[in-house]
Amino acid sequence: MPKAITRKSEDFDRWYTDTVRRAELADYAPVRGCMVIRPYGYALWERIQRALDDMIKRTGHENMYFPLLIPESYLQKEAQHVEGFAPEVAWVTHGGQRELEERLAIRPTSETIICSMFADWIHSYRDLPVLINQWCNIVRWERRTRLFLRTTEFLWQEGHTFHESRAEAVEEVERMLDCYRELAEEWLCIPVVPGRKTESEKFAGAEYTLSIEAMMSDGWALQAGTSHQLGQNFTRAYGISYSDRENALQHPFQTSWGLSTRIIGGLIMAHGDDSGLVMPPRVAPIQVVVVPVTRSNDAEGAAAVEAACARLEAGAGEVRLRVDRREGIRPGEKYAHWELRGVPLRVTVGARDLAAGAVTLTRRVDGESWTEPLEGVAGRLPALLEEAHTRTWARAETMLRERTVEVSSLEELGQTFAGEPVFANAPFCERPGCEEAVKAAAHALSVRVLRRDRSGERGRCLACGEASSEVALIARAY
RNA sequence: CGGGAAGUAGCUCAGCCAGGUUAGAGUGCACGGUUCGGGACCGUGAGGUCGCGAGUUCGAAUCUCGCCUUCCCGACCA
Repeated sequence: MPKAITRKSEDFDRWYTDTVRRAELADYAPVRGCMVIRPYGYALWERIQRALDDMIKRTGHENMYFPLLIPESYLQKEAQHVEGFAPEVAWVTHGGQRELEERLAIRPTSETIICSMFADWIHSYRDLPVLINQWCNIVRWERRTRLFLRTTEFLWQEGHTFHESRAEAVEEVERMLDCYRELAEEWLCIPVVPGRKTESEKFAGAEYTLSIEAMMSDGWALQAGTSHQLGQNFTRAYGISYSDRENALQHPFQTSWGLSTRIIGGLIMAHGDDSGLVMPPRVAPIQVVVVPVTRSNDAEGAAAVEAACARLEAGAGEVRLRVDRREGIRPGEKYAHWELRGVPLRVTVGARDLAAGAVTLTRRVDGESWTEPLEGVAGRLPALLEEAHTRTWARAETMLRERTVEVSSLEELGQTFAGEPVFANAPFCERPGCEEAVKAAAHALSVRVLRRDRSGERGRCLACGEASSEVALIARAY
């Protein structure tokens, strides 16, 4: 393999695949669309999981676990839902040699099994709200797959809640969408646009779907987390009912929300560059790498370098620091190795700097390099990581801002997308015909969301010119 | 799921069209040495059911058919 990965500007898709594989995040498995998440990639997922799981717990939810296999009859009770998922459900038809009397679906999502179980457990308003979550794997037989972004099997969390009132459910989907926003922005340094999906893009069976949309560095949009207000669609279909405070029988209101390993694809495409990954410091499996620089004919110098490395290690505290002590590899190769893996900070410890009591630091996100006294540098690492975080965020935020435009007509939209892809905001009336017109204005365009931050804004729909009160985010999407 | 391309060492590929000793290169890997502040060099060595399965043939990496996987372009989707 060539030493350098494919340049991002040259071929973005190849750059992505090269980076994922060379950085050892994941690799292809023998079954189409399936991937092996390798230790470095899984460590990243565990960091993301931990951050999000804390938020899920903080907002009052409990984790539990439902089975992988779902009887076909369960899946079929909510008509729109079945229809929506029919093309991508994988089925188990045999147990050993024997054909099953009823096929079992490998969960494409768990609403159906969860509703079926909670129908037995919810009887009274005193049983509500139900606030649960599960971390699990999902299988969807996708036509076209890409590592992390769209795989046949993926990992995610799916939250499921049941409430007494629509108002509570509405509040819940907003709250959880905001957790996703917080995860993306505060932890992954990915600025996102929260909003509501159009009818045609919403989850099958939902009253409405909210999502956060992130901009990748090629200007394409990535749906990075979704939150669905399911109303009573499923609770009616699955016969979940309870006696309310007036002893009247009611169906609870329900929500579900999910965030998957897809977000890792988003992290890669939002921050990566020609040298490989750029890890946001708060979730980076390795936050600081120390590269010792020694000469084999200088035992005294080597001892001093090792002593300094050991001191950094001892002083790292909570900082995830690794000293690259591999022998026989020159420093330059180690630099490239860790840059490919996106480690936010590198500390180079060599006899030259050490003679002056100093070490060299290099920040991954902007390549900036400077020297610091060895004394006290370990203690400064958290602050330096924070600065790396701020810069990673700032770079992504600047990109989003600079590549967002306002358009007011289909013609303007078409002209805009004749150039580099951007996020286009436009007044939009939500009529299906107008959505079709938007999609037709340029190749691969779609309405990503109706922006939550601009809901209620008066305007004239870019397609039909009639009064509108929503602003659509229009983009090319993964 | 339609249209196209590809699959030969861990990786990138040559060889295939015109079937014929023991299947090659670069890189990577292991060991030894010289090196060492941006992907070093020399030497030695290991590593292959030529994607899988049938067929044609005295003989198949090479020709034919089927299947699997990957990539690109569409339709579908987190």
